[in-house]
Amino acid sequence: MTTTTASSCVRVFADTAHIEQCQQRLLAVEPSLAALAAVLSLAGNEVRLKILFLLAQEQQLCVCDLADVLQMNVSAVSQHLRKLKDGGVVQALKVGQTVFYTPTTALRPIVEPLLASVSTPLTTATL
Amino acid sequence: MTTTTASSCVRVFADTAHIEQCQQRLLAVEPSLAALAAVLSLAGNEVRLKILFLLAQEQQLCVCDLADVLQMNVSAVSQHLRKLKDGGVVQALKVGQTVFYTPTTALRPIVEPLLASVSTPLTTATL
DNA sequence: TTCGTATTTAAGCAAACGCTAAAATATAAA
DNA sequence: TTTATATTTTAGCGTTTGCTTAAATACGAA
Repeated sequence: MTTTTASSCVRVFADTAHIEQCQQRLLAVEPSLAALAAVLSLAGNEVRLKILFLLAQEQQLCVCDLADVLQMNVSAVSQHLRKLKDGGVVQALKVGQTVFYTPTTALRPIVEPLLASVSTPLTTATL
Repeated sequence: MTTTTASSCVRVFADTAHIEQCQQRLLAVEPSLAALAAVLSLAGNEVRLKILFLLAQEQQLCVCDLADVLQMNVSAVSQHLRKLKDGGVVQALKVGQTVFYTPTTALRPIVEPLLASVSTPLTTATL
């Protein structure tokens, strides 16, 4: 007769061993998962994803250009860029009074494959 | 002498043609980008990413098991699963009174490569 | 220095998010 | 049918998000 360490579920056939195995495996990758989630939540915003797409294409763009292309407030764009920079996805290069943003080589392996799937559209077919 | 269609920026050397080119390219992939952003924002939550990780590993888990493994409220887990289901990332299979969730084959090409990068941890080295 | 431009920062606010607690459903067993 | 279990749904609440506006910085040119 299997007992249950379960907090909420009362089922008899709860496989405690299995659950603990899952917990352990989860624990092992927890830091990586947290880091990944952080990057994904950055890219999970449509405006920021557009910015990443544009930077991947153009290699570098200043805040002004991005605001023009996206047709939005410079301040709003700047705030998004700050988040991306804090997240280590882009880096800033100041030339005179204009700041150019470029994708960091570091995160390309994660972000660029995602953007690649965009050129080959995510239609219901590919989904 | 180049003029500026720019809303906010006043610079003389704004390359209007270039900006419009960017806008057009963006417009072309806009739907795909929106769809991708939707998936990424789902995966960008740590709890949901854990759920996706567990489902990818175990193939199927019921709400109860997930709640046990994650050590959180069944209701909270259920609400996350609903979002994942609405986003087409997982699907529900009801057997008796328990509901098993499985990853949808559709989204695996997007989600699973991401999770793969977790087994090979995202250390500062790989970043 | 003063003026103008590019960018960032701060404050405020509405909307979205994620959790808890409680009630509602659905199904199985007694 | 009544009772118990698994899950979902609803309502409420505090937190986070993303935008706007306005002020603050940074830098170049006159």
